[in-house]
Amino acid sequence: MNKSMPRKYRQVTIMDIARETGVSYSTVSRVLSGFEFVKDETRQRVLEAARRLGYVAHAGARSLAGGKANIIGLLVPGLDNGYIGEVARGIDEELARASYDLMLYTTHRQRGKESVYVRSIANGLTDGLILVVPLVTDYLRELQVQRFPYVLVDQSDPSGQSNVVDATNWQGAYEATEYLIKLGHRRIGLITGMMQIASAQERLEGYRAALTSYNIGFDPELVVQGDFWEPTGYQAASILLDLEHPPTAIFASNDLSAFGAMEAIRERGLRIPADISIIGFDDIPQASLVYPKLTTVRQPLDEMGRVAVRMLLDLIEDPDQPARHVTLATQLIVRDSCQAIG
Amino acid sequence: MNKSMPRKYRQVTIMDIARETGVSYSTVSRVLSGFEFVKDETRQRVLEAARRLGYVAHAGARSLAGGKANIIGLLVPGLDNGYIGEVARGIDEELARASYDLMLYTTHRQRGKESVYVRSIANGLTDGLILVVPLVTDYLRELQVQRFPYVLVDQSDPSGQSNVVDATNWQGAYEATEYLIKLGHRRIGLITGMMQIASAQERLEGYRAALTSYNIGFDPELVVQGDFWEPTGYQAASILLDLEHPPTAIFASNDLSAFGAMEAIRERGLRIPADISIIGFDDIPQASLVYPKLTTVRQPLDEMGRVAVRMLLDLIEDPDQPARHVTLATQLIVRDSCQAIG
DNA sequence: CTGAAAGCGCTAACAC
DNA sequence: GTGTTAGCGCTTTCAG
Repeated sequence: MNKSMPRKYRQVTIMDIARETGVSYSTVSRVLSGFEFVKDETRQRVLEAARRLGYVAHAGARSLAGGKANIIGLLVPGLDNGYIGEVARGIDEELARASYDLMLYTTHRQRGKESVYVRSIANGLTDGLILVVPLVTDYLRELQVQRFPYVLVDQSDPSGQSNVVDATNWQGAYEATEYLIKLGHRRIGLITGMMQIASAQERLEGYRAALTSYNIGFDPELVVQGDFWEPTGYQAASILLDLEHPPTAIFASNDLSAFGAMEAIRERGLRIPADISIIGFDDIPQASLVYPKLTTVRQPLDEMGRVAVRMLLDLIEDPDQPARHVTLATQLIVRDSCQAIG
Repeated sequence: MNKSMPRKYRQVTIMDIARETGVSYSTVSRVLSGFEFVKDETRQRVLEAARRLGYVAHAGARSLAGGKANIIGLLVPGLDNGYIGEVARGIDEELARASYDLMLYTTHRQRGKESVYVRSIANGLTDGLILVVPLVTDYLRELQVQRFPYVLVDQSDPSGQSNVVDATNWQGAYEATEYLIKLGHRRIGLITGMMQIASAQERLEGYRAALTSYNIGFDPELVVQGDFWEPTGYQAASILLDLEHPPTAIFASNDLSAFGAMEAIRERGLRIPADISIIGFDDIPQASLVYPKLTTVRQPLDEMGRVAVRMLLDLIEDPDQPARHVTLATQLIVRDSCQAIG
């Protein structure tokens, strides 16, 4: 490569600190990695020198030598989502408190080769992994075999072997539907999410349960499959609106598809919420930005990220814990997109 | 720590491949790092074995040994921005093509200690850094001293020593203002960005230039300082609307502050665009989501990210290149938030 | 063209 | 308590 000059600026290593303080570099290492049995005075001297020299550890070397790299990986489908951004924010904040760094991986990179990808992540320099991905179980087996610490966010592992944090999808959907019912709506359309995903199923179940509770018959015609994305929300809403007896309210399984639906509604010259009510799920930041502001079921996305980090850090400390599953509460956020039936 | 079981699942290393193929592990290394003078047959054998064994390189070890880690760092203020998301998307996509991974750093972590933070990044396992941060020049000195490859996105370095990619801020602001003028507006309010930032200044200049071109006097009252954030946009717009002679149109220096302004406008019972026109800057995804859809000046955010990656990768190849500065074109996106003056 | 050997910076036994 | 000594997986001279 380029050998004309030193490839890298000479780093400050523990050797330098050792030389400065006159102790061996393993002692320095002990101090820096928080080992307890070091004379207090020595510790101070080392710490002081480290600060003075501007020492920063080399994560790669650390991880190579068998220590922690203080890096965790976050695997997400992509960044174009609002939803992900919120979770990531929570993760980053909590990670900062623990002085961990964040490696970001996106799945759309390796269509079909995800498991190789995940293996490469696990085998690299991250100490653990947070997955916010529509589930493909191959990942998990690989990870479990390696006994690699990971936690799933808003995703469930049928095997029950995984640590997961999610939210009360069923409950949230129930409340959303109930809210519409109490507003007098009887024909309530549902735009589902990707049905392979547990949360999508749970939301559908919650919807059905609410109808049942209020003795409203389930009309399959009113349920149209979506995929959590805006364009599909648009199409799904179009189908709903073209029905012979269109719904007076639509429950979209996430905000993004609600936005698509709003677009479709508006295009038909209908007013929200005067002519038709709409309710979403997630409460991504855009939900309060659209007009009218979207009534939705809030998932505590950032908190979910934070909790995931805490679980993961625990897990890194002690990989042999039994798998935990924590479910955070959703909350109905009433804004301007729903109205009692005239 | 936990020694009850092997800390990590045994990785496949180049040693394994060497054993499999019967060559020395240095030859394997040569093949895997793309060294040219290897017999073709040997290369094939090695490659095949690597694939069969599911080999993945350990980035930490690589970087330690003086090679590339194939990781670049992205330093951003935070993820809560829309703007950043777009840039990051472009970066990630381009990185994927080059098989690089992405380390994400947020600045809000280390208030005041940014330069230590940056040093720790540069000294770690990233091969280069992309900065999308309101500029603090300390960073740069540190990076330059280390001869560490970095590129600035949408930020300019007064010293001219940095590689940067940005957009035609002046031009974009000029066009936005001109557009409003041609719509018949004469009193055009401006909500600025953080004025320490070059792009904010350029947009202000573009605005002034357009007024001058069309012989419209510059009224300082119509310029209120913002900071690129929504709440401030709200406040700034409020000030503008409370003027004795309020503007008939507002140019917000970015979309986020435009959203804030829209809120303020609506709260006063004014209609957009019937009573007042508003135009933004950036064209973040939310811009087409708000109602009415925001007319704005598009920055090719994702493309800026992509270009930044290409520059950075070049720079990593050859760190001694003279600094380049590429400026991408902005484009006026006409949607629904502006109207000819009645 | 390929092998042998010397580290990169750090952690973790193992001695003392 | 602290120093000594092996490597971790990889790249890169230096010899053939």
